[in-house]
Amino acid sequence: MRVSIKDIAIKCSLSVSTVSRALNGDYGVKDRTRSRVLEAARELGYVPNLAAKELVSQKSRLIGIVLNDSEFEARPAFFELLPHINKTLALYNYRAIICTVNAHSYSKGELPDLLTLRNVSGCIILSAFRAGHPIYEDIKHMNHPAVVFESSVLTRTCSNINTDEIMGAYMATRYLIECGHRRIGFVNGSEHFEISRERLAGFRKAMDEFRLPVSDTQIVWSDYTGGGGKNGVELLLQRHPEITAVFFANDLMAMGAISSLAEIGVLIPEHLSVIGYDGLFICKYYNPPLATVVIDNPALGTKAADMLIELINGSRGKTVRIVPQLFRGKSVKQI
Amino acid sequence: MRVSIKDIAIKCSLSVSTVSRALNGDYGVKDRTRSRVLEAARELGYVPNLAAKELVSQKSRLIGIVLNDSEFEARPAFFELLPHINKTLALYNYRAIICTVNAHSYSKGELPDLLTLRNVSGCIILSAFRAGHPIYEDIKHMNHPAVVFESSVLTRTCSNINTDEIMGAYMATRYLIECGHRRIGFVNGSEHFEISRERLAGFRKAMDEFRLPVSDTQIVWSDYTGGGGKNGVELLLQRHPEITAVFFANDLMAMGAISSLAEIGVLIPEHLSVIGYDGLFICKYYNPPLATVVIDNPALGTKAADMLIELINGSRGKTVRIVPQLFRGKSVKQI
DNA sequence: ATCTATTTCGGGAACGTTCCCAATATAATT
DNA sequence: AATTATATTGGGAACGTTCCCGAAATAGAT
Repeated sequence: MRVSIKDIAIKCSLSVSTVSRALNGDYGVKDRTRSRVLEAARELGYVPNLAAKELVSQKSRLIGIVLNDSEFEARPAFFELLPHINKTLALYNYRAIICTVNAHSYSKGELPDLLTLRNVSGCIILSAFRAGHPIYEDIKHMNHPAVVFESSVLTRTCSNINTDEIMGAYMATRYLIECGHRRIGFVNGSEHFEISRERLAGFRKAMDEFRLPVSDTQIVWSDYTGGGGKNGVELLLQRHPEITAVFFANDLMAMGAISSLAEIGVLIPEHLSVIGYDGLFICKYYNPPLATVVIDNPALGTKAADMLIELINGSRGKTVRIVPQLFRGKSVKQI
Repeated sequence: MRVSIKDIAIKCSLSVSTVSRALNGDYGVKDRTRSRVLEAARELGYVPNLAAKELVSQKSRLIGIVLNDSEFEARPAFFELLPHINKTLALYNYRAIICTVNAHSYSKGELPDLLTLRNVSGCIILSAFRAGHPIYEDIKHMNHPAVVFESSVLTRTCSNINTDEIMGAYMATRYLIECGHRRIGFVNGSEHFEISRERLAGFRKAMDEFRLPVSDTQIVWSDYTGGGGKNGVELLLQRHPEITAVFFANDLMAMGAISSLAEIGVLIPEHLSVIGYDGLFICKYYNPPLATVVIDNPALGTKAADMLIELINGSRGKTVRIVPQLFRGKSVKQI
């Protein structure tokens, strides 16, 4: 059997209560006693029993990381967030557990039920769901503290975090303009996601700032997939053959477009300049290296974990936006 | 306060013991009683207290998913494994928690200590570490059951799972040969990883089968990174300008090579055929779509979880190899 | 030295389960 | 009907903590 607080008590000829207080740094135990206890704990190789702690304190120190189990392709970088989230939570003695839900089969109340079943004291919703998806209604009303990504849900017990999407899209568009492009197309993702509207706003902001007219036809709504990028750019070039640069709302669409354009002899960036969004690490090794808006995943992960701890400790929900960076790659031509 | 087994007992005018047995499907409770209990549990919205269960049973039903927190780039597809591992574990009422270690700062005993601290009853080591890394010594001797990826550690309480690497490399090489290539180079990953030796063996096997000579100079040892792919192919082409096809031991190196070759005007597949390994989903959208050996991540994840459950239930460690598939892409030319 | 205030410690209930063993109810046998 | 066998239930300890409250020890004041 593992060594318990009781074994330490016996070894030190103390009561269980005193040992508990000594171990937890509680007030009311003599310095000398405390060091004796700590020493004995170390010698015996004491490891606290988390189940017992949970049981008596009625709190679990367990955090649910919520993933949509089907749409991993949409955001490969989520994986990069995990170590940072986990490391930060560990600092506060929290453990991160994986919770998966399926966006399509989701039924009302599923998330709070899952969190209750898994006995977590808070959660971080990594995956984004379409605006109006029932999960957001659940998040708004459940009593588990939550931090959500890529959605502006904000309640007393729910914070949201994301890249500053408008700024990111603005930076991308502005970069194209600064490279001399004037006739610029935008292949957006699905209109059902919040980020799509924000990225569009950023695109418009940059175009407006440089007094470049934006017609509805130079904006194509797609779906954030590689195939969607292909279709999007085809439609765009059919409508506007005069376009010299395209901003894709994510890297995956940009890549899908580039690889299919190559087949019909359209070279990047010689014939068309392209910039993406997300900063997938693979962009550096794309052919050509893909210009993109880089999301700061380490910062996002660390901050999200911090925000959840704050919520658990009683703070009210808040909104945080992280500043993105530009990677220039080689897919944009100076003209 | 949450509803407990006691509340059900009161509602049904039964003892706590009987309710416990009814809920757990134990033998010795009348059908009528059991259904009354189940009904009451449903009505009251009973959710079992996992901490109490853990405490009394001395088992945690928690599984550690071990990740190397710095080398995520080496294996982006790990993220895809997570939902499958988690779903399978959930079937057996296990929860998956994230455990991160750092390959560089790792000190002996760190993993078993971490697993004890986190109170898990087994673990799945997702990340691969270099052969001889101290973590493998720990894995061999610790008493937590473990399933490791990409390493052949095998003990009574430790199973290993992986793609059939030799077959995968064989399939890739054979595909190049079948497309008419005879002078084929191989850019391998770091010699410190087991998979590198296996992929080399698969390469050799295919070459031998077709009686194609293999000199040491047509094999380059690199490091599985994009930059390493670039350096590797440069060295290779310098030594053997007559080479018409290159097999890279992973997709990342293949991509790094392709994007840098493009800068000096080498076109894929017109001037050089390329095939990778891993089956990153992004291969489909690479320019050109990258031929590769596709690892069956869903199968790997599901099977790994199954294997861990078996170990926990007392089975001895075993070795499992999953069959990979070929994706032909458009980076290999028929000659 | 005595009394009071303060610090330090110990006893024991409680958290929500499981599981062993005893008690009771029911069925089977004579 | 009495006895025995079996099926079903209940009582209560145990798991390892925390925390309240009272007891003991020490320090401070007179």
